[in-house]
Amino acid sequence: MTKYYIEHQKILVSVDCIIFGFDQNKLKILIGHRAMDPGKGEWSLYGGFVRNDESINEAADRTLFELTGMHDVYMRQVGAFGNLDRDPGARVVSIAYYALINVKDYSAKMMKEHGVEWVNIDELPPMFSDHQEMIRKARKLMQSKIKTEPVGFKLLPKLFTLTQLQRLYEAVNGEEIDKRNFRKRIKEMEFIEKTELIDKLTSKRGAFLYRFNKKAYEEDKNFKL
Amino acid sequence: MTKYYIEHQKILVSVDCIIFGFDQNKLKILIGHRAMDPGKGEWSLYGGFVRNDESINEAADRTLFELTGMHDVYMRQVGAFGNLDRDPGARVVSIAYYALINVKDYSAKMMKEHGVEWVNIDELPPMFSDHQEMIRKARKLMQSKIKTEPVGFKLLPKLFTLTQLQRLYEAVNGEEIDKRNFRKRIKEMEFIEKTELIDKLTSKRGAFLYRFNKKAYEEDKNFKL
DNA sequence: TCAAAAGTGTTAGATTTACACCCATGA
DNA sequence: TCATGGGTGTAAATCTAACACTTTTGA
Repeated sequence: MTKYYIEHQKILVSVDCIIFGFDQNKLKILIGHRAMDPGKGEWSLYGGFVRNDESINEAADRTLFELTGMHDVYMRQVGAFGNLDRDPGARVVSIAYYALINVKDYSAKMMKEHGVEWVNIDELPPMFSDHQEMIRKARKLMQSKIKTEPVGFKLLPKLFTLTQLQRLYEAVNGEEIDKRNFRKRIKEMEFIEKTELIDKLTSKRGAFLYRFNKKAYEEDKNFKL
Repeated sequence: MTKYYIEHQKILVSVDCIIFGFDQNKLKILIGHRAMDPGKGEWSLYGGFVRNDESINEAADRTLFELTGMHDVYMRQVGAFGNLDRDPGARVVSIAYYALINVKDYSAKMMKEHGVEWVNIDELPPMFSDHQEMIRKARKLMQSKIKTEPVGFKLLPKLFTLTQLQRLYEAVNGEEIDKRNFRKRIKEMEFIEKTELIDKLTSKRGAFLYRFNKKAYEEDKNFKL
């Protein structure tokens, strides 16, 4: 309980972003190549340093904005990573965050500019430092979050088919779901609204498009998948 | 992805410990009074700064050891807290950890030395800075952990009665449990071993003492409470 | 003898899982 | 006409929750 600020050592604090997307029925994350030595060229999460004039959450938002140009993205903290040797270039404590975005909202242009790619989460290359561990932990947290809160929709377009939604849940949890049981559960959630629109892209017959109604969810909150 | 170490700002990093204990059928945490201004005298978690020559986990272990004299305590990270105004004296990013100890292992002597007390978690006083929020989050994490892993035993003596164990789960989850259903579930877990010893302190009739068998758990891991 | 905590099974209800066929359409 | 994905209901099995009385013994 004895703390005297002056005499203590300051440390570089960074944030690293695990950006989840969903495409081709696979859960993916956005990674690139490290720009600086040591470890230059190695696969790496996108990150940045925390400034003295911003909170750590603001630093995470800013970093994500730098990379994607997006504001108001769903982000949650994964935790702090602070092993001594985690960054061979300097003592850096890093705070990992995960974000959920719709891959369609991220332009190919920005991907190229920043040299990042969507990589299937089950086929990750070896990565810089402790980034693998950050990703593992982020995925676990996201998995448990998506079971009790309707955050999965953030990975989908506003309008989606039930098959898309099912494939998303299958990709996140890594196991198949019975179609009829899945749809039964969806029907019980009134805030997953059927529209009159039909998607004709993925099947000849066409499938009804659904949307997530946030206001209806706020009233009901009967979510369980 | 552009990081150049030199030009970035360093920040004070601290750890704060939420130390859980169980006594008198209540879940408690160990808190004291802040030793320095600003906020001197306010109720506060026990914490310390992270040094440049130790990982954040080591800093947490060291801090807990300073307070309790205990090594090899079960600790888990709660997360990083980094609002700009969270510590009015300086910019400090704090990483919270929770620990589970058996209150009987912590001497009244050390409690006095450090000026800390066990306080019922449902009757906490107002606390310094964001410590309330740290505690709330720690409790949530601990609650979900204790449902799927046998960590509750760390809050109890090596030998305990089933009623003690039940009261512990009731205190952690904040709701009563049916005695027969609880015991039924315990019986299914072979790693919660009945001994031939009888506790005569809490009842005239006496109750069998049980122990957690870690080795048996490693083989079975069939845990759900 | 009685108060206080220990100990013990059964049943109804709710939830979860498994499972197979018809439909609509574009190629 | 056929291959492809869309859409639908029921029954068995499992899990969960509710519930009350007898035992032991120290005071």
